[in-house]
Amino acid sequence: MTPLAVTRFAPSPTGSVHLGNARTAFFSYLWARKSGGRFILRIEDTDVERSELRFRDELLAELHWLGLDWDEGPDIGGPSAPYAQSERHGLYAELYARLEAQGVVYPCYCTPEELDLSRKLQRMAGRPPRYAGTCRSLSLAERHAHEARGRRPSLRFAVPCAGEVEFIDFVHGAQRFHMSDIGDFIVRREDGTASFFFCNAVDDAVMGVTHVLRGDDHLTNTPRQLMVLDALKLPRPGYGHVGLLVGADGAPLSKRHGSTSVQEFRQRGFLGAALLNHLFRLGHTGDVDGWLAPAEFPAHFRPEHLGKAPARFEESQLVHWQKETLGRMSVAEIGAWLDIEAGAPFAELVRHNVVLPRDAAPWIAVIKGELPPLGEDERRIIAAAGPGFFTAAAAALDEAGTDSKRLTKLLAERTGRKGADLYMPLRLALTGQTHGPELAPLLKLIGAETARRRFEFHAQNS
RNA sequence: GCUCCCUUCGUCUAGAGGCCUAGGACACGGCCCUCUCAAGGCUGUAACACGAGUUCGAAUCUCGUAGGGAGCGCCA
Repeated sequence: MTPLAVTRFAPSPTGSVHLGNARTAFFSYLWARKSGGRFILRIEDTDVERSELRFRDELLAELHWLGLDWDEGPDIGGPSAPYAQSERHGLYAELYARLEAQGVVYPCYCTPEELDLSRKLQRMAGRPPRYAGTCRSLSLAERHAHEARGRRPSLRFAVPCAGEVEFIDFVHGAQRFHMSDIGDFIVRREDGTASFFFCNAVDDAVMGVTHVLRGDDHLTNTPRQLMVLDALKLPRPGYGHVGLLVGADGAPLSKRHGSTSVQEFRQRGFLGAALLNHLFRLGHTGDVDGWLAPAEFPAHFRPEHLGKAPARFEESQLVHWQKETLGRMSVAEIGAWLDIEAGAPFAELVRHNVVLPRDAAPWIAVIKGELPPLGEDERRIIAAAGPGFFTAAAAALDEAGTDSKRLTKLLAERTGRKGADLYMPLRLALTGQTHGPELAPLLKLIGAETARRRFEFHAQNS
């Protein structure tokens, strides 16, 4: 059995959950569930500009919709409360004081404009754009001078100019970074709020997180966070960086690839279980190929099979899981999902002919609306059957009603047609399409009156 | 520019020196079933980025090349 894992998902409430984030959340959740550990939800809302309360509520709702739940979080509390970083200032203040006492951080009075310029200059000179160290060795007098001018400092971590940071990434293996490649980074912003490098790492450590699962884009950030943790003598969690989720063209998943957020897929009618089944196999291989019910996922999750290569998200693959999921739903569930008042017989009728709720629209038209004009091929089939066929069909309908078995039997006897020659013109006259659900229930729903009208139309017009 | 990461069928992946004439799933094609579609059964097409090296033997190890990506933010 996997050792007890405490994992977390730490989104910032700045919009709907991105598919890539949903995936790392799912994997983290699975790891905790599989090992019997805990899954923590923490809200990283230190960016006051972009964080919004409504996003936070939406986020929780989306996660629940997907089928995830957590053991500690802003809505249910827990031993490490509070779970929103905007409410954890007390802890951070204490830790900043410790860092200051150790002399591993220093106030930086550079303005964003100055920093921007410095970076540009370095770039032009063909050098990596790193903090130049301007404020690293300011005298007390110089600091006072800055303060006197009303400048509020940010707090920077003084990265040693020599040395290495090493860690074992549980998906990439051993990693080593030179400190000389890392510039002094900000741990506290000018407005007093905590920066990502600081609070993200610190909270993981303090909350007892043992396995941090995140996107590849954080791999080179990890040494910075490790330096903060080491300076504070806080325990290092294990880190694992999974390959990013990319679009069909291999570029990072973005708007131009279509839907990218959980919310968008939900609104289009994709099912949570379908999304989960797809995500489960993106950058990860479980020990089964087939569809899994949400409750079955943890048992089949294999953390050692998390992938390092970027995984392409293709909607056609999601469609497969959507069909699988649909196939396992009850008629009542399908009906609710379709969200139309056509009733159970209709849900039963179209369940194998729809992927998304909007696919049901043409069948609603078939049952209670007008048929679209026929295409070239369709007209040929109608013509081949001839007006007599439809006259006979109308007559048979009058005798058999919407009992399609009787109707086709009568029609077969009277026209000598059978098989496709019999059914195709019927289907076409009734639905206007060559494909679709079974004819018998279809006829029942269409009703004798409409069916008669459609037969008569072709009796006169073909 | 510097540092780091990645590269097996169209897609997701299995593969940790011989078990690989590279396996599975999805997608696609064919056949069967069937009024059609779907489902189901059978079946087919299809990949180790490239080049050196190590080795009796490399998809697997090493180096290089190419391509893709990330970080170098008072975003997370």
